[in-house]
Amino acid sequence: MTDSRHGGQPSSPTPRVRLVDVAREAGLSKTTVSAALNGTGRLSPEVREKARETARRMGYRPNATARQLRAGRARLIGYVVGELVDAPWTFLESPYFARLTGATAATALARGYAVVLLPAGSLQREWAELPLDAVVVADPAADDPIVEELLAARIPVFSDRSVEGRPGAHWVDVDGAAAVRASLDHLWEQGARRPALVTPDSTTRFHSGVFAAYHAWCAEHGVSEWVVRAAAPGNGPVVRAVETALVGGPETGGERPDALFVVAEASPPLVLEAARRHGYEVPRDLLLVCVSEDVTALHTDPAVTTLSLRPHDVAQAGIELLVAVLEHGHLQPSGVLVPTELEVRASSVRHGQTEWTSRPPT
Amino acid sequence: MTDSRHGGQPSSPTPRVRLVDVAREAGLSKTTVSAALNGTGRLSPEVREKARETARRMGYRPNATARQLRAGRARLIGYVVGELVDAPWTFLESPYFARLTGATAATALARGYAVVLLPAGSLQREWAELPLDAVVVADPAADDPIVEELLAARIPVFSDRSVEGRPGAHWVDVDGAAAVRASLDHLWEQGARRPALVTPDSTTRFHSGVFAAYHAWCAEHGVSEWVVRAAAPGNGPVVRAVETALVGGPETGGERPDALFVVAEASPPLVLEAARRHGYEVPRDLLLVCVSEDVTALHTDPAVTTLSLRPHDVAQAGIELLVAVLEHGHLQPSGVLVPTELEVRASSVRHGQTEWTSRPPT
DNA sequence: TTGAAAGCGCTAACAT
DNA sequence: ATGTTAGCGCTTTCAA
Repeated sequence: MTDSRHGGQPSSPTPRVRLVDVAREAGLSKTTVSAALNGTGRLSPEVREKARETARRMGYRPNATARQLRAGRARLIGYVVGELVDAPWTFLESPYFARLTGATAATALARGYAVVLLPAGSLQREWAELPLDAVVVADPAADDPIVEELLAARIPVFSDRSVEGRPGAHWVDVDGAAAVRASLDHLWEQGARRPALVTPDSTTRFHSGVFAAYHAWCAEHGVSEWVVRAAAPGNGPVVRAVETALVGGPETGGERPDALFVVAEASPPLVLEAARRHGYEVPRDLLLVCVSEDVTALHTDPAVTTLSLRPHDVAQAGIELLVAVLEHGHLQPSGVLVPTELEVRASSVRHGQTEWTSRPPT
Repeated sequence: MTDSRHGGQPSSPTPRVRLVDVAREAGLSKTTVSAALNGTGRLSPEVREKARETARRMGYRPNATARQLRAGRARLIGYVVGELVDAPWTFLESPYFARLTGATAATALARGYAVVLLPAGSLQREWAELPLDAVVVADPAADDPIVEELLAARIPVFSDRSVEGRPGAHWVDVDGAAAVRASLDHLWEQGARRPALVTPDSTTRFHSGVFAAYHAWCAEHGVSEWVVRAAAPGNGPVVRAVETALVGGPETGGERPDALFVVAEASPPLVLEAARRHGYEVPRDLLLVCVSEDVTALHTDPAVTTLSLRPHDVAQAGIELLVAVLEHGHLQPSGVLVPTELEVRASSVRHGQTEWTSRPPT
């Protein structure tokens, strides 16, 4: 044998130090060094120290892949945002998904799992090469085959409630219906009688739930519906939808709305500005609630009331569920419902009342 | 032998189908099936088809970890944003880093590398377990030891120019000095004579470069400096810094600035609003340029001129460099300088001139 | 054209 | 208390 390294790439200048190298150098066996380094086995303190010292001196770094192979799992989880299949990488520009992504990565890492970013609408080419223990699919579009593909590949999936009941799939969701009711109830209490809804034209579970809840609420309160759908995501289309909502329409009997519930993601300052352009003074003529995680809502005048979907809580609940399933073998499909939080600020309080915060009942 | 599976986790209900299972089922050897599936070797079409068909029928999925071990690399790269070491996961809330991150993941994936999200200021505990072929460190803080740690672990690092010359480190950077000059020149051409600078209190290479370039430019033009540093990142502190800049100070001889160059990240609508609150009409009394990737800049009135740091180009250049180094063994430290782009809009054009876009010379 | 066997680097069961 | 050895699942010589 001329060279002990077979496969692999054009060898680096200095080949990497392996466990066996350390063992030979220290005059010990692989087992002993491995046990010394991992704190397992029963070794004399001297031997343990010698092994550790030799490893340190030689700059030994265990080969993660070999460990993973041995361990049978890679502690790697995929992360996909299903919305916007055609623009797969724009999700990070949404404050909600930015936070969800950050919180997911942080929580997962704290539990020993690393997160890899994957594109929506994947043709499985991307993740087939990766040793994924599970995949988080945030807000899958209704027609995205990715969940099916993953389940077919026997990879556990963590997603929203749309996967409920599928074997191998688990879910975390926000209580969208409760959130909508809490927001509309709040507007009602503040005197709003013609609340308009602006929503994206999305196939996401959350958004259809929002629409249904708005519909039901309006029926209950004997209020006529006034829904405007944004033609596309993004500030431009959403602001235009806001403007359409503000001028009113046949459904409102020619009357302008007295409150706006914006569920499509848009910059709060821009929404406020649109209201001003159309002659509204907020909150005097128009109460405003935006579903948003955008921190600029705090810095406008008046500050904008937001319904927070609590991405941090969603991420945390999701990863906790994932760890439970992966490590304690909860094989039954399971789910968690996370409460939202209405953060009431000046934009939705009629009489200059003091700010307060309420959590809707769960 | 009672059970052929030794290590590993509490076994799943159905153990995974391995190559050897397919081989046995098809009455072939591992070698043949492997070659059939990978399109390698010289096999008769019938045998190849039989192997493929059997694999498909059994739902065979190759074990990614085993392949990686064999291949000697995992095609996995780490991604760290060095800024904000104390709030390691907030970077995604910045439009610049959101885009940089998305573009990095997208480009890397297109080249066959997956990206894992890592926290800044890592004590190496997180990534030691991961088979990383390389790590991208975006905008490292000057005192972050992570670059040193990675290089000590012989993991190639791709970062900004601050790592220039270090063996194993490669860089991509934007031409910050040219960008500042282009912006200030533009303001000068539009008549500004007292341009104020708002910058974060950051140890990032980019921001110290910006300050130096501003300093030099002011000297060249015989203009007095007026720099305000935001106490912290985030819209609140930056807007306060903007307000401080707007009222002027001793350095300006009591005069208010006639232009504002905001390098700290803030929401353009909020900056504009702050100017209005202080009695400026933009662009009549104040020319405004923000370093920002925030798309809301397009939707204000007037639209805000931005200096784009072109995160997409930075990411692309970085990944291309990474692939070149990893796959073609460019061992010499190397670097790429990416041009910025001043996107001129109404907020910095004095006489209602038509909009145009310029690219500074590189 | 196909198959047997070695080996990637590591851990753990089983000797000694 | 320490060492020997098998084996994680795959790819790739090399021999038949």
